[in-house]
Amino acid sequence: MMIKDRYSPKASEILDVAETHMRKGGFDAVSFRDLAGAVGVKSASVHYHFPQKADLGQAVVARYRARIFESLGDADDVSGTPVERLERLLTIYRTALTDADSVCLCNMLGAEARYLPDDVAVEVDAFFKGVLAWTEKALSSNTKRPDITGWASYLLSSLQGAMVLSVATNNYDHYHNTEKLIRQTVDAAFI
Amino acid sequence: MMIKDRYSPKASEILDVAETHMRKGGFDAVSFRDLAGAVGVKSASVHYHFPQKADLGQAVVARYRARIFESLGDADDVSGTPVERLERLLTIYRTALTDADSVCLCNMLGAEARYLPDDVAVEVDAFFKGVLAWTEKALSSNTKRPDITGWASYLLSSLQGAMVLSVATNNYDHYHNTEKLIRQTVDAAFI
DNA sequence: ATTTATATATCTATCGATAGGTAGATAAAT
DNA sequence: ATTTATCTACCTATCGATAGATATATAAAT
Repeated sequence: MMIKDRYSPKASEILDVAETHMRKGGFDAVSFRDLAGAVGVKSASVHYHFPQKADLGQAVVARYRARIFESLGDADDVSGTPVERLERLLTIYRTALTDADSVCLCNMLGAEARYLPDDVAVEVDAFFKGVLAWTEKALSSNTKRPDITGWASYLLSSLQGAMVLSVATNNYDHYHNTEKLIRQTVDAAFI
Repeated sequence: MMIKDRYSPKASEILDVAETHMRKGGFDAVSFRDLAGAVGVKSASVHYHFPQKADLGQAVVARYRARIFESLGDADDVSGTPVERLERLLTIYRTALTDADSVCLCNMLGAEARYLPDDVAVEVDAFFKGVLAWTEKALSSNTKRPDITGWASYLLSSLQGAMVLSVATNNYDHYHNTEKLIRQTVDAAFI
């Protein structure tokens, strides 16, 4: 299925519910019947908007990805220190966790990548590659440090993991603490 | 169901297959029929060993937890620097990732904790609390640094997240790189 | 203006496959 | 005799998916 950037109101509603459930329970936690019930139609109507489940999955991730990158903006349109530029990423993930009480959609799906339809897995892969590129760029500008190799991967990993720890132990402190130590270690290592 | 520490050969076989699939696809990726087929019995026989799916899930996590903590050993029976004591944790996770091409079992299940049977979620929670306690202890002994609050959570988060990034992008470099930067930041922050 | 055609969005009804789970028989081991 | 471990056979519920009907709206052709 083509990646659309606009959906009908009902399709958007379906994607909303699907995203919420996918973030809390993975790809298999979403069923056409449940989606249909949640938006007040029959399951056949959900198939009208998204013929196969892989189409639905791909659409959910593509829309999620587009939304995140719109929020992130350009990685070097902000002046200041690396840690200041990073704040936008930290805020996005913090909000994603505390508003929805669930991990990053692509963390959930990325972990089960081996059992995912290819189209969906590709979308998840693209998400992570994009965020890594953004973070690397955000760390690079306005810094004297010559070697930032691997730092984007390291920082993104800690954010993703902190979300999992927070949900698994019912304690957002793990996320807030990781945020704090990211600022601390980046401040110590950069500039 | 009671937490057993010993299982019959067939039950162990079932747990092996269940663990493998659960790590790659989550709780829902495991079915009694598939398990039965994989170990050469009928699905009713799997129900004999684990009456409900929650029993199976709890047993898988409990056994996983016991195995990891046996490998970890006592957090302060090793002399040396914090980063030296940490190596045991790093090796366990590295092996877990590269041998099974999947994330930590409790990462997978922890992310979907909200949709998990309570008994299973409790086991996952206990796993993380245990590893956090071990890591905190490993970081505390033989160090002059007064404040290690949050470092266990931070480091464990980065390891968990690096596994997800590695599986999602099909690239173990993310894990190896995070290992390296953990050593680097801990060396810089401690002792 | 009216007819014709196409697209949109839903419905009812149903399919085969699979899910977790159970009852009851059987055979071997203790 | 009881326990252990398996089987056959079956249940109900749900899964993703499809066929075919229907109503409505827009667009094009007459």
